[in-house]
Amino acid sequence: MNPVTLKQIAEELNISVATVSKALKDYPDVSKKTKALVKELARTLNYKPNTFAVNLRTRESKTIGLVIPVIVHHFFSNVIKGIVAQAEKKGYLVIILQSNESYELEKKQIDLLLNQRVDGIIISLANGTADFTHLKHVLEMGKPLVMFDKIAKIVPCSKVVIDDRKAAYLATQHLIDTRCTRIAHFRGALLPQNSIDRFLGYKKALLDNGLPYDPSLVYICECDDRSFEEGQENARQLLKDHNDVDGIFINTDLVAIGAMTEFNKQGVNVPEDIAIVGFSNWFMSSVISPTLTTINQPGVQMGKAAFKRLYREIKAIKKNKPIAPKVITLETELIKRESTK
Amino acid sequence: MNPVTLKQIAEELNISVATVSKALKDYPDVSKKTKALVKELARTLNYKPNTFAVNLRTRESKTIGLVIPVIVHHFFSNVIKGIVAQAEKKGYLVIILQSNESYELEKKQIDLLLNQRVDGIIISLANGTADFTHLKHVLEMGKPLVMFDKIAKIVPCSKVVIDDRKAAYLATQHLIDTRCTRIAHFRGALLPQNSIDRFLGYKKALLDNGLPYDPSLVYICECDDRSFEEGQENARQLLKDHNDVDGIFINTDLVAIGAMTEFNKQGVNVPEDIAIVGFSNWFMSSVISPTLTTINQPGVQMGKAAFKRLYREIKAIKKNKPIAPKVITLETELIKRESTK
DNA sequence: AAAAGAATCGAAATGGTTTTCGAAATCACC
DNA sequence: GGTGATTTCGAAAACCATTTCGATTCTTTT
Repeated sequence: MNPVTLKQIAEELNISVATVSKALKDYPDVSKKTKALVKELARTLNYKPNTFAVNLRTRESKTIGLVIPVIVHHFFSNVIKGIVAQAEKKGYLVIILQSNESYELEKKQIDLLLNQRVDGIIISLANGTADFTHLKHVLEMGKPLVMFDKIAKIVPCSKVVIDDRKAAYLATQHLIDTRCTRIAHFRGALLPQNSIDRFLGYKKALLDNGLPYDPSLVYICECDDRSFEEGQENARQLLKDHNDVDGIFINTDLVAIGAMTEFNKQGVNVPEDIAIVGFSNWFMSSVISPTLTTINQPGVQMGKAAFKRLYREIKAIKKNKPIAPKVITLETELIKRESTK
Repeated sequence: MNPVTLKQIAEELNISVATVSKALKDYPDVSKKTKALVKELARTLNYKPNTFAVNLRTRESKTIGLVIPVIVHHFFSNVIKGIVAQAEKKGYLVIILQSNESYELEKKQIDLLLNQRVDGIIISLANGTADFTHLKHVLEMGKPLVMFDKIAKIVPCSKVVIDDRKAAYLATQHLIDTRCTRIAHFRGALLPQNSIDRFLGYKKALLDNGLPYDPSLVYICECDDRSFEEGQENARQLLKDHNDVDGIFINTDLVAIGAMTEFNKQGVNVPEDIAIVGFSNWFMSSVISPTLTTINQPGVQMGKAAFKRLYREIKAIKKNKPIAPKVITLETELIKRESTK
């Protein structure tokens, strides 16, 4: 019922609390005899150090914070999984908060985590975040910060990303290679860096191949919980606006699947009439018909990488050896399936 | 940089630490004058109580633990969202761990959380969990425990569930009402209570309507990350085994969608040849073609209810007014769509 | 003016662990 | 036996906030 303390062990053995503590941690200045006695009794009494006291003393909580825009999302839930798994390996626990794509909430969550005195924070920014003082605040407190996916280049912290621009370039190039000449783009919201980069990759691929860039072929979607419907709506609008588009590079798979559903409904054949490349390699992409060509975005891996980096920085700060921010870029690949020729 | 402490405020104002603490907490034995002074200085210095010290003193962490079989799952990620949101409202943070459907891991996670001295634990059991001593251990430590979805009836703790048996009965009845006479069932793994209950509801509906129960019409799937493929495989097998089945009640939407895909591939029409009812109301169910009739399983609501209950029990235990376990059953509904006539 | 009452404050213990530093005990060696 | 080196241990401070209880001051009443 009442947890065992060092004091109880000490009294039982008629030695001091200090010696018990040191015995359990294998300090060299405790004899083998007493070490054995202490350890034995600790085991039988099922002694577990009081985390609160340890935290207070060591000034660390062996806990990290994670702030993401949405939890119910295939990519983000994969990232969670990666972070939690990796953290557990190193004896860290993860507190998860959801910013709901709101800057205000994000600020509040960061505050909560700092108050909780987590050892570090991993974050993927809300779409609406344009001010970064709350993030700089984290760094000023001497806490490591790692951003992933939706990052802010301006914040001097480590980041885990994929080369969105390159991946988008590859995707668009693939459409061009399969004889598409008029290629549209369904892009994400305006602010997030990855949404911008994917757009730039798309544009560059067009120009590098001597194709004109036509802004009227770029459609925006918020990519929130209405993603599928946004895909349908954009597809509908596209068919109204342009009858000559033969390929689309779409910011994310769910939107792409929405678009494909709409095309299917309207008798537009994929890939014969319009070829489609998605982004993220959601598991449903390999399962619908036609299967969706897409860019693989390795969520679990990104989560693991983010924690690994955070862990290194936590250790570094502990040793007063601050570390320079590092941008870790994970490999992606184009996965060719039936939605392109 | 270095967080402000009560001591610093006290020295600045030439009063004692005790008075500062009491002033900030509006104790009646501090004059309005000093209260104002202290609060003013605390604000300008941006004082935040050291959580570690507060935890140690109050013996609570304002943190709860959550153990779920899988994070990357539409239902569970919805539950996470509900729990995290509700917890935040009450000033609680949530530590999430994944048991990976492994009993061994689940036991370890519980241990981790108890060591961390969380104020309570919410859990959905792994499929393989058949021994419950680790859960009873939580209760013996005087920590409240709430189970949801995959529960163990035998453990005397509060539970948040839906009436799986009734829901399954409704689903099957709906198939019968739409003139299905030979109805198969794709059930979940053998151990989980909800998988058993859904099977029993299916069976009872058949018998109540004078239809024979045929065990060969019941197919098992693990409902792990291969759910979609399991749906396809079971559908394939079903077509081989029986040519007279005209309806299926399927344990979960993703499996159902896999099955529908397979039927579609083989030229079997849904709902004309075979009608299908799924379970859980995954958002894709309303989006595929044909849209899937299903049972709504309110993940976010269940999460919220689970935390609310846990919160009540935490408060009760704090006041030494232990509370009797309660089973909270949330309402579900049959959502009729195109996959049934 | 004295006694009783109320208002205001602070010393100190508490929670449990970690770690420094000094003391005591043991051993080795001449 | 004395000197120095080595083991082995424990007192105590530190981490920081909370809370009890006693002490002091001020106000009121008789």
